[in-house]
Amino acid sequence: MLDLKFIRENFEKVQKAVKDRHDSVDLSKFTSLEVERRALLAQVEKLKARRNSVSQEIAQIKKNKGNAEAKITEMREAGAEIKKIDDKVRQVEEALLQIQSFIPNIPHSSVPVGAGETDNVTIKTWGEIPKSNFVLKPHWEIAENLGLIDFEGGARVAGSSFVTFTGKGAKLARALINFMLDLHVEKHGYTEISPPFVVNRQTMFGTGQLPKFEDDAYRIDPDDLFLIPTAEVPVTNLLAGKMLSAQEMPILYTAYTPCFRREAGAYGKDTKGLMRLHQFDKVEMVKFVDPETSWDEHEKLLKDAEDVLQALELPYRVLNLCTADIGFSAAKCYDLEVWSVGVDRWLEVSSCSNFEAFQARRANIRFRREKGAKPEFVHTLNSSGLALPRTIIAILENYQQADGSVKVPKVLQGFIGAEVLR
RNA sequence: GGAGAGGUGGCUGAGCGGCUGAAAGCGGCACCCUGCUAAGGUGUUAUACUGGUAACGGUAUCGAGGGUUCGAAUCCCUCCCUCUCCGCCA
Repeated sequence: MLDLKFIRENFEKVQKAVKDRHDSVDLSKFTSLEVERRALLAQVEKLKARRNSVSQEIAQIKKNKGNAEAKITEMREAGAEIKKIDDKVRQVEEALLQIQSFIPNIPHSSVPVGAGETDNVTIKTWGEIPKSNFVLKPHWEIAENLGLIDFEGGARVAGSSFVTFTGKGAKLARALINFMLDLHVEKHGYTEISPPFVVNRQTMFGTGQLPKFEDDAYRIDPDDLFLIPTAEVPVTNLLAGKMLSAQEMPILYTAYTPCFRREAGAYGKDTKGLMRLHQFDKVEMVKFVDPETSWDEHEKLLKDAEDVLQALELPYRVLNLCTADIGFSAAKCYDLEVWSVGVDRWLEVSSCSNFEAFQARRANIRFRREKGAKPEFVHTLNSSGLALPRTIIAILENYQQADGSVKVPKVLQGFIGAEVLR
């Protein structure tokens, strides 16, 4: 969320950001509501000041056994008036918050302005696309042949786009989780977190999923809780409401969680295999940093995610997403896309974002630069490191062999206890 | 799920409906004292919004939201969370 004062004082900048993002939030009422809010505040606070001082007088009069009836009657009327204006203020502020919480973050100056995914800029390509002298299969065929995934079983117990990993397939998933967590903890200095997979409404608001994207989330009705769409949500909000000190930053967390997404509006898209699922596993990295360092930290974060793909020896590219494609809460976002030979396309396996103070303001995560200094909002960042299903697609397809077996990437062999899946 | 206790500032912890934005202590900061260290003294030490060029004001905030009252940290209601005991359970 952007700061109310910032929006007021930089209204054109905000309008431009909304336009560049092709976002539809309606800002037309913002200014008049803002003006009205301050006029009402001035009015009601004056009345309250008078009430406070007269109440003091009443206390004095009573102490001296005097008669305060006239003043009490006057204040009774003032009280009614205050209540009326307070109600009005509440309404105006609600309307204002409604607009405010739908305004996306301002894109960083290094974000290309664009209208869609074709305007994303490829800034790096890494690795060799494997060549083969046999006919390459898509991952769903490989997985079925080797008994790694039960697609029908998942559909039977939950519905379409839910899958079940079986045998070596389940072990491959677990190996990837362990490998990634170990890498981030031991090589990159993150602290491992295992958070709740279910969160409350306030938490979903904190990272920007609500109110705008409620339809995308699975909601547990009787308790009004949500299945997490990404570990970003519980892990970032772990520090909600906290006052941090400058010395303890940057704080680096990594977490494995399943992720649940309704994918409303995406029906019929990528329905085959593991491309798009309602539930998938992901290892996530989250950073809480000093605003002065957040852009450096963003580049480092990208590197930490790239390390996973490099260790797995999977070819990938890095995109600097354009204004139309970056997420609602992000100021800038890199996507990592792995190349997979079976489906013959780039697959997004990671989004690496800097949210600046946008989430910290919603979740109220602050720090003091030094003792006695004014509190400031931290900057939050996160990156997948990585999402499992598409990583598994790339492993199965890129490492497949003519006999139908799949070589195990070197770094995973110890975790799986095999060099080849057959 | 049942019974009880409790949620106050960075922390600990007081708080008869008005003099409490909140005692006291700890911690922090500044200054003083001291040959160094240790100790001591004095002062200072919340956040947000709002008015003002500023100086400096105003309002709100004691888990959250309502209510009673001229006036609520203090009384009433609802909810949330923590702890203890019981029940149930991986």
